[in-house]
Amino acid sequence: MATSVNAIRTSTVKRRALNRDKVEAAILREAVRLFAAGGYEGTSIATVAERAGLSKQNLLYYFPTKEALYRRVLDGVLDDWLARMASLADARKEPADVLRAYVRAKLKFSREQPLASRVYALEVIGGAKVYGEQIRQRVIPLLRADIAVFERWIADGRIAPVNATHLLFAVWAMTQSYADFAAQMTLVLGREQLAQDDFDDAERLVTAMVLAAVGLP
Amino acid sequence: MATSVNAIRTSTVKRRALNRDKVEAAILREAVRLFAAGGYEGTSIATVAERAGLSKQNLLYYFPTKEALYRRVLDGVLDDWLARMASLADARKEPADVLRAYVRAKLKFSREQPLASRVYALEVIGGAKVYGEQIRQRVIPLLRADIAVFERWIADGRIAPVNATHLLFAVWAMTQSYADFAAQMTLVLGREQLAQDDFDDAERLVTAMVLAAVGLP
DNA sequence: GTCTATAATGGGATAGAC
DNA sequence: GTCTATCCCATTATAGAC
Repeated sequence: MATSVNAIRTSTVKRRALNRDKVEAAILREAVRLFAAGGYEGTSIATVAERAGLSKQNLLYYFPTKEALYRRVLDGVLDDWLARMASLADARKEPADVLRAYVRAKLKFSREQPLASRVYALEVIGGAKVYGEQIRQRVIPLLRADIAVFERWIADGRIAPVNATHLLFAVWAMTQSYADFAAQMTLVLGREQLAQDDFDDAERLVTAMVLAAVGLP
Repeated sequence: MATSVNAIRTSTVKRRALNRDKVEAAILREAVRLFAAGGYEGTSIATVAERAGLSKQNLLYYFPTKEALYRRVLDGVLDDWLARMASLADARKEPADVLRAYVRAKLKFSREQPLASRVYALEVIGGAKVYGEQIRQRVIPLLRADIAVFERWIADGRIAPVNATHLLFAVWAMTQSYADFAAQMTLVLGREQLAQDDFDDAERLVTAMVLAAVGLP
């Protein structure tokens, strides 16, 4: 019967698709780890494959080239980050609320996804040789929109007149550094790794600095 | 005559030593450039040699291994950076003066030595696999000393009671990002590269944020 | 101190059997 | 989809002539 054959075929296709998802997820999980530590050139697909529990050749069945794998990792990083930050800055909301939430969200990302942050940082610092165009298209417009919101508030006299662009750079730098430079921070603090307390301390200080900078209590 | 022979030998030795210095300087100049863009693994000594105008094998005569070259580059980075920052923070000076000078010096380093800053950043973000011990010995004590100065001021009631460690992290992050993330900043600003004006804007905002954070006018 | 030659390894990628 | 075998290239490093 046609239906029965179709049912079997469909379920096989589905099972295969599910398995593909699982294998890809395992590969990507290990790839983030390794790219975060070694960058693009410092990571070999053989090591990624080994950690993910398959052969190098088999990994190349799922991701045809090393660059394709790297791009997929960075896609995941940006998807997560942009989803968290989207529509946080809104000129109609209270400046103090938005700034507080913004700092909190960025620090949360640094705490929960330090590897993602580091992969992105290594790419940007190295000159964004592979992912530059995506950054241009997906990140820059968002940053510009945030800056425009700050400038709207300044024009309306709701916050003190500061350089909105550099204010955003400052927020970005301070929050991101808790993922990117965690290795150095733990040495200064004499800890194995950063703890929630450290992020709470960071949030208090960064929030206070940002609010003070724009003349809010 | 012995003196004449000695004179000739001495001058030959000196000339050779001078030549070695010149060649090493040329190698190191190109190495910083390339390590700043590609990190340790992303840079080949063949490329360094080519840019410096000698053969790969000849480069290996001056620097016996790639790691030795990399370490010398990082030594140079730290030497310059530590020389600039040494004894800036002094508990006996005026807090506002010190903080202003500190921010200015760090931004000056980001402007004048962005490549050095990036080589260091790539190393730290990647987990300081090669240079971790040097960072432990040469950088961490300096950062701790700076933090101690801030804490002295707080104890003496000269600045508001903030978390001194995270204040230093904030200053570090904000200033260093003008070297490390310059590629992204220029995209946001729509410029070819950061100009002195941008650094002036940065200095104003960062200084204002830091002084406001510690309750100074 | 600089060159040629070459070793030795690791890496990305492809072909083709099953 | 997975495996074996293999290609091909770049890379670090060494040996030894000049």
